[in-house]
Amino acid sequence: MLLPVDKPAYDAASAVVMDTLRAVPGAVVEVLGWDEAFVGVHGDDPEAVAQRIRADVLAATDLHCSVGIGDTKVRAKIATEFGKPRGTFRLTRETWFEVMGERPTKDLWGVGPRISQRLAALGVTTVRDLATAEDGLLATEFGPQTGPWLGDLGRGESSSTVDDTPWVPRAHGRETTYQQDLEPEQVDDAVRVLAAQVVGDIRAEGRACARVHLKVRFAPFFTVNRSRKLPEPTWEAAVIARTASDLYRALGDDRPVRLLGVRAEMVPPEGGYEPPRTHGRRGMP
DNA sequence: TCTGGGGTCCTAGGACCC
DNA sequence: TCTGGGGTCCTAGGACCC
Repeated sequence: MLLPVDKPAYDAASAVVMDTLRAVPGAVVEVLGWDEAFVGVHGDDPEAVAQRIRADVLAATDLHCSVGIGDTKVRAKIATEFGKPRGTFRLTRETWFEVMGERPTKDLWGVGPRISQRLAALGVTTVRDLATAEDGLLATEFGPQTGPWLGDLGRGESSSTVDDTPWVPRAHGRETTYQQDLEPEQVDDAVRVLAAQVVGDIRAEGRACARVHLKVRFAPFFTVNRSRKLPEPTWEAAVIARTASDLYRALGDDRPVRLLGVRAEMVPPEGGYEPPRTHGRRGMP
């Protein structure tokens, strides 16, 4: 049983937390999600700053948090895990291998089950193995960007620059898992519902839809994604719905549908997006 | 593991053009 | 006519995170 999420309440609580962080003297705040942020601070007593942050957040919201201190964003992020619950942990170049060296690569931020499995196939199972693996080997297996980035991850190396430029969303989507599988004839209607929700989201954003993505999970639990760039950007739910329906029909698969998703990739903002300063997922150095 | 929802980014292949 | 290389766009798919 899952409970519905009260998004407005979470948004409000998150805003209070972030404002509390921004009130820390000299702090630069890079928001990572509802409940997580990098706080960039210069100074010689990071533990004191961490203490203050936890006290201020508790006072403002009644919420406890943990703080990771690090000399890179990767180390700070991972340190947070060791700080939980309700504590502080410091992880630096000096202590990295002592703390992380013998741990599985899966414990790294950005290494999931799949990559850790592929690494294991190369004989790389621990963080130390990854740190000392040859770039060439990693690049061959994971590509010229991802390979070397993984090596850096193994060493805890990453940028330490905290960037408070507000995040500009790329897309908004809605998806639903149906309590009862849909028959093909029901898909058009369902897609219209999702398209209408998506248009509400992009209207709030003030940017039109340039590309439509359709996600279909069939009852046997396999999923396909299809997308199509529109001839011209649109605000019309009907255009988005029709495009999604076309993509569905083009699959030529009439098995029952468990999930449908419609996503609108938006026109880039005036001046385009920030030049990528990260590799990998959002917020990842 | 038994699977909800909202996101991002990377890689690779084919089409197309110069 | 044939061949080759490089760049860009589009799309599919994979992987990861909160």
